[in-house]
Amino acid sequence: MADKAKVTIEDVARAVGVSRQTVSRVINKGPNVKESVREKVEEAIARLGYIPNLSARRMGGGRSFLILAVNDRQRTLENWQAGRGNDWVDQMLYGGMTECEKEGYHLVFELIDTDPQLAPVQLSNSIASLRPDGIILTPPHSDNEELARMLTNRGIPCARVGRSAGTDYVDVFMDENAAAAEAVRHLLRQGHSKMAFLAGSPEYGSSQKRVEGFRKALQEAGLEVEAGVVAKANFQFDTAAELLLEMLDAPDRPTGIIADNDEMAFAALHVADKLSLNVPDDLAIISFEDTPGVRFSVPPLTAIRQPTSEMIARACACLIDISRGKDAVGSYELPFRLIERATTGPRQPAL
Amino acid sequence: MADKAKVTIEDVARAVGVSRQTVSRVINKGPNVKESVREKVEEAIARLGYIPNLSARRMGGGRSFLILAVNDRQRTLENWQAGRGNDWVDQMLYGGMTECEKEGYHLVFELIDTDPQLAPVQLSNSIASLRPDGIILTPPHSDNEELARMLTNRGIPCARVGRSAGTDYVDVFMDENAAAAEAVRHLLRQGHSKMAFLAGSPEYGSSQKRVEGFRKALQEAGLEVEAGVVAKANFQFDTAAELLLEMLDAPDRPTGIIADNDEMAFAALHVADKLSLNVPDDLAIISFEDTPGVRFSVPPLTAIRQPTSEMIARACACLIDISRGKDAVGSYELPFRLIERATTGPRQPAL
DNA sequence: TGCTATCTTGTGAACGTTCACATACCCGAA
DNA sequence: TTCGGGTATGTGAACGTTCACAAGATAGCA
Repeated sequence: MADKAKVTIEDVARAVGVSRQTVSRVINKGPNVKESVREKVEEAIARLGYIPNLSARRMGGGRSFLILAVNDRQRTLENWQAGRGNDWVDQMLYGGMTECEKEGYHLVFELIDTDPQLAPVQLSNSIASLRPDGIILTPPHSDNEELARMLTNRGIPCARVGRSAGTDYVDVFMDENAAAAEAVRHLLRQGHSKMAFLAGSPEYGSSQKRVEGFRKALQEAGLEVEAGVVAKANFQFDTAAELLLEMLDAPDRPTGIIADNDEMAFAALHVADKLSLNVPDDLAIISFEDTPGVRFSVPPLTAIRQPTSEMIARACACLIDISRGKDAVGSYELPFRLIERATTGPRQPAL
Repeated sequence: MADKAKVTIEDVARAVGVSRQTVSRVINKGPNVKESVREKVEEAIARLGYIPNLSARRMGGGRSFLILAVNDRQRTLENWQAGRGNDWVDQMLYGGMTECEKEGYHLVFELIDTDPQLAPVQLSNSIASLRPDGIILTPPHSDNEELARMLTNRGIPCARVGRSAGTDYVDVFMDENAAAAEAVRHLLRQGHSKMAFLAGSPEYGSSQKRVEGFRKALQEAGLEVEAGVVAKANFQFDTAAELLLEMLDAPDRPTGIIADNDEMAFAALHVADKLSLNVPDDLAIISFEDTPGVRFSVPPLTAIRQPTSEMIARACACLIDISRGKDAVGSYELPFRLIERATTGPRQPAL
């Protein structure tokens, strides 16, 4: 049965003795089909192993059952080429694929340049060839207003991940500000009164918001501004290590570090080792990101887990809803989580 | 220009004053088009920003410009759910997407169950809806003869990754046997004479071949069989740690460990720390896999890098060639690489 | 009973390509 | 000059769906 290739809607219609349109209505769960007919059609579909042809559906109707997820070409390729891997992409695939699969959709990945000249053209081309039912923009494309506007003009639903600004699109994000504040409070509870935030790059909206949250939380705790040092290390191991080496060798050094990504947190671990600082007794470390490798660092890193896969899953769900005619436009905030491992713990009094 | 949605082949034909078929010939680089006409058509395509509609091409011609990559559902989901990530999937995406993009194809991922009942049905359904031009089977699906046969019967080119057995399909692989031997030789050169292979699971063909390579290399070096211990730890941290704790606490313990994956190598690192064995002075460790996290272990792991992204890229390239009528069926062996980091080094004489 | 209003079903056209085939063109050889 | 044979171009049909609309069936109400 299922082995007979190319069962078409016409075959099903003939088997039941109805027209192709009736079968089509059953497939699309349309109204106005007598219950007894619907059952017979469904039985025949199962028996013949009929699966609708996606291309034909797209040609006839307009829906392609495809969701396109767009990533930053340069950064993604750089990560791969440097052997760093792309946990972000992996997580996107997880959330996106599982959600799409549930709904009978498919996820297609695409890299496009961030160059303002190239981005719209490349996206246009992908749209023209694939005609997806929805598009997911991730940072930094999610911050590109022009792209979102273009998509809307063409009537393609668009979801932006990692920004909370809009009302016209689907926006999915976590509260970066609150996450940073939570990290600070975690360290405060464990007795730290001087800490540093190792920031990534101000080009990333998330970085900025985390810095804000960091400062606000310290202020709310009644601590001086100097109690919170902010240093910019551009997400890189080497830059971070250099900065930290100086910072942690000083007499009034911070006793807690909050790093904007795992790589810089690893740098902190590395420097602590170099300076013979025990982690977490002499130095506590919290990372943002929580890639799989952090479980195996020595000691394993305490980290804030971004809900990456959940954000993508939500984005897909909304886009699919919209393509079905529901109104799912809006902003969705997803919860982060502080995962306590071994780089934080009760502060030991200095000897 | 490029902003005008929905430019069709007919628009281009009208603009140049030729028929749609002539434009089609130009797009598909077909023969029998006068050079002057070809140029005019190409100019018009660029000017109008025409991009062929994939669904229509599929309907008309038969090619979908889609490559389907199939992974083990259970194992992949487990990895994701456990927070372990799927470096394998990430690497697949890297190799597959870049290759497909170059050729104007698209890559679609799919998870299917390994259950022998479900696998063919799920694959059938995906084929029916997507009608891909080629399918990539990864372990353990690549070892499922039935799947490959079914695809051939339906005329869908199929590439199998990670096995070297066939001649009727595209098979892409690395020499696992030689890789294990290379790891052994690396340790021998550094003065080790007793070593252990921490094997994953015999269900994986690669595991078996590595054990063979391990044994053969020791034998060729003129060492006793007892010089090479093989222990099965099922790819898991805990199981490996338990085994190693016993093995490394004995008086005639091995001084070198070769682990079948990174997770078990991390376990070795963990146990060495527990037993106060210095790595690499007291214990050398080599891992198979080389996920991004190994760079940050303390010390960073020496590892054999599988050419995952390269294998997938090659598989895509072959499938695309085949869909274009070329004969690219055959076996392709890709080189692995031993990446020396800090868990191996010249053996220090015991005190 | 007859006549709408609604539910149910069917029919031709359309989507944008490529395929198979037909036709027109060109060049050289008989 | 005429014919053959490749080269260049165009035409109708087909792919498998859904859409828009038409038509038949059924129910509701006077």
